[in-house]
Amino acid sequence: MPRPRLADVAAAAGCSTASVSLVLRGEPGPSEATRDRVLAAAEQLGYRPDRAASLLARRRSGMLGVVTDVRSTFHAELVEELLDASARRGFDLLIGARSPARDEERAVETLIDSRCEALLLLGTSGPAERLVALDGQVPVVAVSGRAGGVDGVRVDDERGTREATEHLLALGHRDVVHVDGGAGEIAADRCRGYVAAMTAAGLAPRVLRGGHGEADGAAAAADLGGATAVTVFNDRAAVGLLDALVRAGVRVPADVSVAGFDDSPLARLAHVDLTTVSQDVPALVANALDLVVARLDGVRAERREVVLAPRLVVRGTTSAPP
Amino acid sequence: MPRPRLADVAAAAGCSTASVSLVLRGEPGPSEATRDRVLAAAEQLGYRPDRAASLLARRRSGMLGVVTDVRSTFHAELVEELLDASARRGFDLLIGARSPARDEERAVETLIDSRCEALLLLGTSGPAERLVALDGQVPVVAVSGRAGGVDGVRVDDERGTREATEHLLALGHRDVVHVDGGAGEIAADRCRGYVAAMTAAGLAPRVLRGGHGEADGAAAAADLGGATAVTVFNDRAAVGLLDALVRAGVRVPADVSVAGFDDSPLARLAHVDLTTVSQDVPALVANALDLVVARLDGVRAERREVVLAPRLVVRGTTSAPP
DNA sequence: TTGTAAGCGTTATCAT
DNA sequence: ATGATAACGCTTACAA
Repeated sequence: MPRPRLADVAAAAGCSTASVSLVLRGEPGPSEATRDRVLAAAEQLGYRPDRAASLLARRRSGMLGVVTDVRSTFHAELVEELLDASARRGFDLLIGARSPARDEERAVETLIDSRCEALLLLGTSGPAERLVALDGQVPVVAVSGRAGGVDGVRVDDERGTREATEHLLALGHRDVVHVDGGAGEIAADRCRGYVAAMTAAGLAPRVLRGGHGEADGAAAAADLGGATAVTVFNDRAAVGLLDALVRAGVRVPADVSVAGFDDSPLARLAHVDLTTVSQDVPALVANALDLVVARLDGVRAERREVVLAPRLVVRGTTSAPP
Repeated sequence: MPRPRLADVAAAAGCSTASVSLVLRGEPGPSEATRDRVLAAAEQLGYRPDRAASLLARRRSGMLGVVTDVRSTFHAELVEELLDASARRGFDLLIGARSPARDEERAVETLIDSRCEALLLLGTSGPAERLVALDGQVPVVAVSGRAGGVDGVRVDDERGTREATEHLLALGHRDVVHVDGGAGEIAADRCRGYVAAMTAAGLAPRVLRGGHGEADGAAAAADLGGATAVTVFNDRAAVGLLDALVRAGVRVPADVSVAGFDDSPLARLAHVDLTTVSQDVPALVANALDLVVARLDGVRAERREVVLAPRLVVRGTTSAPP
């Protein structure tokens, strides 16, 4: 017994496929009597509409594509919130996972080929021209990543690290270094915030090469020199750094203070208890969906960027210098 | 300029849609000359095949659906490996995320409607009858979860906790408790392993109600009583427990030893440094894909379950009792 | 209110 | 080797 089709339901209900289609989608038209018969027949046959066929026949798919970094717990938080928020707006979510071995472009292709109506790129660092080209095909919203030429929602990254740095300076630190996030606009922004705070305090900034992952943070531990405090690109790298410091017998925050960025679940663990910069996930998501819906409804053509305020969360990894 | 279709490419290349289709899919038939013209035309028009249409016309979709718990870093590891391994076998992956607010059944629906050829359920705890019913529609493989009536790949969970418990007993602990994973077959298995080890040692087992998340583990901290060692359902709950203990001023492992399960990235952090039971992710994934492919090729009808050996990883959270 | 039929963009069959 | 043309399963005017 092959998967039942619309025609099978129509036959069983004794009406046309058109009526069945209308009933199943809750469209007005069919009478109460046919409604009942159709519903009963569909139920009895275990009918499930074929999305591929539906997509083909319809203009809209009702699906949103999300590209995430599988490894990021911060992205996992965003996805969890998106799952909820998009369902409330009647959209279904398709997740395109990217990993070191499968870059954003490939994930995007799968999503586009699956007819997603819009794309939400989490933490993208793609070059502006690629994003703009993509945006030509389908509305693109960069979430928590510097949007080069496309719609975007993000917290003020520069201000975030600036405040984190100022927090360390206020504690009395003078030799504060920054472990950056490698290439990418967000990394540059966060680095800029650090530099701004240091310069404003009349101190010389020192930036170490880092990255997005634990390993990147850990690698930077060796180059800290005499620094008494560190601001790190994100929580993951900060945890890596913390990790390396602990292994090396360095006490945190007694010897070195560390501040991260994201306020990921990781940072909240009592073991880690990381001072960090919080991004308001529900607000990020709500704004992103607003942008998507606005574009989809054709209300707006010009590019828009929403910048939310970061919030410094002081925890146990920062204290006065030794 | 609407999205170019196959017909547009055909027109530009001066041949039929059939030829274009063959060329684009690399099927033999068309001559070298038409090949070149078609490829050039497609490239020039920026043509991308429409998956929905392709799915409709084809029997197979080449897509595998994966249902994961967004919050689980262990699942993230599995997905990362799956991304690679399935691509190597020519399959594309569609991720259906489940969260507290969106259960497995809903994720499965989306995946099936998207025409996935087979489903990989990560850490499912669904009732056997539902899985079997699902398996009637599309091949289902339960990965790292007790498969009730469907194909499955998992490590020997019972043996895992049994070995962890034996490790604690060998260290000299007598009062060892287990924080279980709530309902579900895997939780029951792991609990059984603990009970077996305790019973074999002539000790009375004591099981505390737990769950899959950090909060569940943390909640169990209050009920430890005089126990000097704990085996926990998984690493996440173990980290939550660790967390609560640290906050309460209990030293680990000096006062209490803790062992987890999964060997998730979390466990490997120096801050956590959790003794745990490792599941061989690449092997889990490779076997799961083997099962899927075998079913898809119609080679096999009977149900098969692959059980891999767990591996105890002793780290810093376990030591002799105080 | 209900049914008929023309797409939607590919793939696959079957002539040519 | 190539080109019509019929599926594929659903949506949606348009008729009845």
